[in-house]
Order: sequence, then structure tokens, then C-alpha cells
Amino acid sequence: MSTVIEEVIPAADFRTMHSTAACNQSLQAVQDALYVLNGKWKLPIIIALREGPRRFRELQRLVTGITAKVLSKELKELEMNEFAVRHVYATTPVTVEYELTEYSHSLDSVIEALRQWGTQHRARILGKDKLEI
Amino acid sequence: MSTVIEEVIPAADFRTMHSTAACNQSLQAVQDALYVLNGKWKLPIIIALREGPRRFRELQRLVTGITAKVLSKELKELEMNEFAVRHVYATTPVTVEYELTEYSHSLDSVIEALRQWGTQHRARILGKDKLEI
DNA sequence: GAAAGCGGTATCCTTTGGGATACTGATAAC
DNA sequence: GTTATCAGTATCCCAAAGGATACCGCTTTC
Repeated sequence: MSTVIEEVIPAADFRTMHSTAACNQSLQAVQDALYVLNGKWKLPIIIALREGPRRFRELQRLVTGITAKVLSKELKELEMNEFAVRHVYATTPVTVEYELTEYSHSLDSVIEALRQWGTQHRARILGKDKLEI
Repeated sequence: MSTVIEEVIPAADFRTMHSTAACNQSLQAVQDALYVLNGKWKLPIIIALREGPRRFRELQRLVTGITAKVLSKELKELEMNEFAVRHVYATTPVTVEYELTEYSHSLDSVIEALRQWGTQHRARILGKDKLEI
């Protein structure tokens, strides 16, 4: 992510871009995006948090199958990317809450595109499965 | 991917969906989509193929750094997902060409969303870097 | 006083993705 | 006759991701 961008090219439709530099730059952007959503748990956690702030153990129950260790690691990464904030309340014992940030909603269009494509792709595959029996 | 979908729910805006079943279904769709784009090489290969059909060795030269083993594996996966087709021509020695399918273009909107988000995210991070010096 | 819940951390282990290298049999180029 | 190219495959190896389990100090509930 700290790579220098040598040549800045105005935004253009992906389909029409074929210069090497433009392609590389697009590729880099797409890979940046995939990188932050990568792994088995980022999306499940983000989606669980969409309904409101959650405490650590609450999240672990909502995101079925995740271990405390992994949840902890993922939450740190979400914090680093500024998708979530961690609130500590001085109760005894302390209460810790995780909440999505405003910035996390910049992902909405990405997630929506993924959702739409994934939905039709699944339908397509299920359709083929039927024909293949 | 062969999981049965129990409850079918009409498409709805991602932000407004909060029933458990709807969320799970969305999550599944998003994960399906991420799954097919996953790994270090899927996108570089797809992007290389956008400019036209390529032979195996040609691809290996275009996608810098990929080994034959990995390229071979990735191409098989692209074929399985019907993003690419493999054409074998009976020359001596045989000529093998890989070509994107029509269906691969259904990914365009996904890739475009990822590209746009990735671009602004990178700009955001580079901006922060400056402030932090 | 024992058990369970809180928010994690530490340690060990397995699985997966991917890199490095070597090799194939046929053909074309030097 | 040697070398390079084609489209891969086979084998070995390494690092990262993630699962399993145990544990921490603290507090509430039974």
C-alpha cells in the first residue's frame, strides 16, 4: 500500500482501459480493495456490525464458528482500516463495544456489487446442477 | 457452493436488510463472489486476457512473476467458473489459446466497483501518510 | 464456594497458497 | 548436433491463515 504511483490517469471505464499504466493502476486499486475484504471473516463481522454496536462476546456468538483469537485479530485489522472503532466503557468489569464507522459505508457499493453478482452466479450454478443430474 | 438455499428472498438494498435469513443469504452471495476472485493471480490473468486471446506462455510473460504451475492451476479454475475457455489447435506442436467468455463480462460491474473504491481508499491512505510525517 | 461470563492472550497444530526447480516429448532455429 | 520453445506436470518447500485448547484476572449468579 505504500507503493508510489508514478503516472496518474483520470478515472475511466474499466472496459475501455488498455494502456499498460492504466491497467496496472486499475489492477492495483482492485487488489487494494480485495485485500481489505480478504479472508474468511471480514465480511461476516462487518455484516454483523451493521445492525449496531456489539460487544466482543456478542460478536463471537453472532459470527458462528470464529474463535476468540481470530476475532480479536480481525477486529484489529478492521480498526486499522478505519472500518470499526473500539469503545471501552469504565464499568466493572470493562465493557468493550465495536461499532462501524461512517467510512465503512463507503464499502456499501462494493458489497452491493458483490452481492448482486454472487446471487446471480449462484442461481446460474444451481440451474446447471439441475441439468447435469 | 452446493449448499441448499432454504428461503428465497427478493433482492433488496443491502443496507436495509436485517432479517437473519436475508443477511445470511447476502453474506453467502458476497462470499461466493469474493471466492471466485480470490488469490493473488485471478485478476491479473483476467485483465491480461481482456485485450484478446493469449497462449499459455504469452500469458506467463504478461502476468509477471507467475510460475507455470500456478498459471495452469488458475486457468483451470477460470475455466471451471466459465470465465475463460481453452482452445486447442491441432498444429505441431499444439497451440493452446485462452479466451475470456461472454460471461466473464458479468464481472465488469464488480471489478469497476472494486476499482473505484480501491482508488479512493489508496488516495485516502496516501493523504494520511503525508499528514503523519 | 463453584460455575459461568467478561475480553481477550498464548501456544501449538494443520491446512492452504504459492514459489523454486526439474522434467517431459515434440519441433523449429542456429 | 545443440539449443530454445511449446504447454504443461511433478516434487519439494516455505510462510501465512486459521483452528483447538488452555489460560488470565475480575465479577456476577447459583
